[in-house]
Amino acid sequence: MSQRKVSGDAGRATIRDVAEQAGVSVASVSRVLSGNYPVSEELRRRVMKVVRDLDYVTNAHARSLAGGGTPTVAILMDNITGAAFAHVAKGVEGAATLRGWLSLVGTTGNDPERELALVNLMRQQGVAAVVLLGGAYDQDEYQLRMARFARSLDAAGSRLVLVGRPSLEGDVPATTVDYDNEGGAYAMASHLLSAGHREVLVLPGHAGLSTAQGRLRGAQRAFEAYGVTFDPGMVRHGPYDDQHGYRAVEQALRDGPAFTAVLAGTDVVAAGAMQALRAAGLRVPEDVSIVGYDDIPLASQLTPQLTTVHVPYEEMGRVALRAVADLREGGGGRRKGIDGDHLVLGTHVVVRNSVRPPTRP
Amino acid sequence: MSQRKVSGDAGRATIRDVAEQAGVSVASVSRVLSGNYPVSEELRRRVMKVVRDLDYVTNAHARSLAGGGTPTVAILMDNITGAAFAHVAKGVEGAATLRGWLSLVGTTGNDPERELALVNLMRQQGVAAVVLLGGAYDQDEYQLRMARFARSLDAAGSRLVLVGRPSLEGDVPATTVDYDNEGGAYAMASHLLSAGHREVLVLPGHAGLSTAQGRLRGAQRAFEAYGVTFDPGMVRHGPYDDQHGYRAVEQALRDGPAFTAVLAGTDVVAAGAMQALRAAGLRVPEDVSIVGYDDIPLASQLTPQLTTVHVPYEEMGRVALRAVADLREGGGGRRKGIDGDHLVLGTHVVVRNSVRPPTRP
DNA sequence: TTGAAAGCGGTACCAT
DNA sequence: ATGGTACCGCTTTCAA
Repeated sequence: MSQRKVSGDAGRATIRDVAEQAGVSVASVSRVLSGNYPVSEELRRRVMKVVRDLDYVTNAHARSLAGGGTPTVAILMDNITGAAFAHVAKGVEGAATLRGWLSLVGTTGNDPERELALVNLMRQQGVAAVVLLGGAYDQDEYQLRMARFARSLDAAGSRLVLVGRPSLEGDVPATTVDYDNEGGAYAMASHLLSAGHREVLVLPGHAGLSTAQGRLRGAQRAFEAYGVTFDPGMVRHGPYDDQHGYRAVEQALRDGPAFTAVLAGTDVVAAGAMQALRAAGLRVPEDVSIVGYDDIPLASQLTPQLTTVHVPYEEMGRVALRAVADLREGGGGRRKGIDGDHLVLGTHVVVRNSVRPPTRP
Repeated sequence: MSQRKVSGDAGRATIRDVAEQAGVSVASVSRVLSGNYPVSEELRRRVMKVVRDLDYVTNAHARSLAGGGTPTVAILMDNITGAAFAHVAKGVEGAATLRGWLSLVGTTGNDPERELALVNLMRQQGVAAVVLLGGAYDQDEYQLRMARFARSLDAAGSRLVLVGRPSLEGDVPATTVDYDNEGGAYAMASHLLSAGHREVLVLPGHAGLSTAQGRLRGAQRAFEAYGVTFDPGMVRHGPYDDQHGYRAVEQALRDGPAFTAVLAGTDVVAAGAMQALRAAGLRVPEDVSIVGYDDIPLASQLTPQLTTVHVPYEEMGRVALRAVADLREGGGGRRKGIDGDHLVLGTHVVVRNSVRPPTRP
């Protein structure tokens, strides 16, 4: 906890060093560096020369303290190696950098305590916004928890942004950037149904996860729309990973029920399902069709390339950052009684080669 | 005009607010919060109650300025969505969090100017270390550039850490964490050769990229060791992406040369190569064998699962952070027998199902 | 044990 | 156009 000054730290030049060496006042140096105030060409050159000589950079902490400072966004996610999250992070980071903002990243490992600790840590950093990525469990508790985060952050002049998570009910100062999750699943299931599939194995994800629930609902609605009875017995819940896809298919192949297509909750799950099918000597899509969700690069790297639902992850990240940036600039006095904007982006089916009409023997 | 002028609403609560409301001095509050100084139980309780009431968190910038502060690592990489990089980042971030450190992330988009700007930005932040990920181009300039970064950072009490990049020559204050890149390629090529392959299409990566060069060298050495002439005409340089793998194979299939195996520079390139082979009606591995490099999750999601070289990316990240943390704490007394400046981790071949002896008609 | 006060490195307002 | 200087919020002597 106690951080002593480290050896070389004494060597870092300060604005006073620069002022002295250039024979000017600190105020002048500050002006030259900020560039937001008229300064004589002569002074500017004198100062800049010393700055280069000393390899001086301003101390960001001091600057923040004094009022200025670089706005910073914090991106908190479950796991940075998840392709979908990584794309959102890229969108946020890219948009942040474009505006000269900084990005902090933290991973929660799906641990509520770590999430709380990180939110507080970010609050200490005085970040302009905290972006939370990914689906959520436990709706009731989630709502309470996030509302608390939102207010806490808001009191510190920061903004909570929920990306790909349920938006908050009531009068809570937060921004939500979402995608048409259920609609995407509806379209994807419809695609399968219109190809003639009726017995489809559904692997929506974890039963308690918000995104999984939405995808399942979308699929159900599609079945209804097609006048096909949706059989709950065809659903297998589990994590968004390839192992789950593999096991679920392997087991269904062994113990039934019979199916002609797999509707996977994510592309990664679809990849696992594909492996299991192959291992059983089945061809995709000749014998069984598969579709995924997310449209991460993996989808087009598989053979056959996966028909899936495109989710604009990177764009969501960009949009999220833009939203807080706008709020920050335009903001000012009007943030009373606003229950947080709620932006939702569209999804669409990307047809590739993993679906064929069922061939009944 | 909103009339919300409730206590402390004019921004976030400061240590003075807490002190006042608790009827104690700011010094006492500071002591209670830092916890590194004896304090009466009574005082502690009084202060903590107010802290909770006000939902107070210390201002990290002020704390840093005053000498305390959370150590922060900056991770700079080309692109956060690259699986290999993401795993290194995960390792760094995880190890950092474990120690209560913070992680900043920046992406350079392979632009030297952005890299420079980011290094300076991180220097402003007073980060404990700047971790640079990924291969490097242009050896001579690279050496100069990095040496400059290293010294600049060092003068500010920060440490430059190069991960998966060439180490620096001469007496430069930097730490390198690397893996046995050439050795991995040597082993991988040997695997192919020992299976009987002699005509192998080599897709090492960009000609100027350090990792690509190492992988190519490793392959060449393996050919020599097997007494097989290495034909430069079998090499196709290009980026580490699936498109390059696809095009290179497609073109070789059309215009020659003939080959029975593909030695790809990364798993992603291998994925592209596999697609091209399939598109041409060739089977993997019956007609053509393929091997990759990196062992990212994709390798085992492909069909057939890819035989590849495992690189301990996440561990490298952990090791990198540990190295700087040790350096920071140890200050003078470092662990004996360990050269903390250049660490290199091992690689090994992971045999899966993408290789078979060649079948010559 | 607790309090008062001197910085830490900048910024910006007030003079000149 | 410059210089002087009072803060920003916190940590850490130095006294009491």
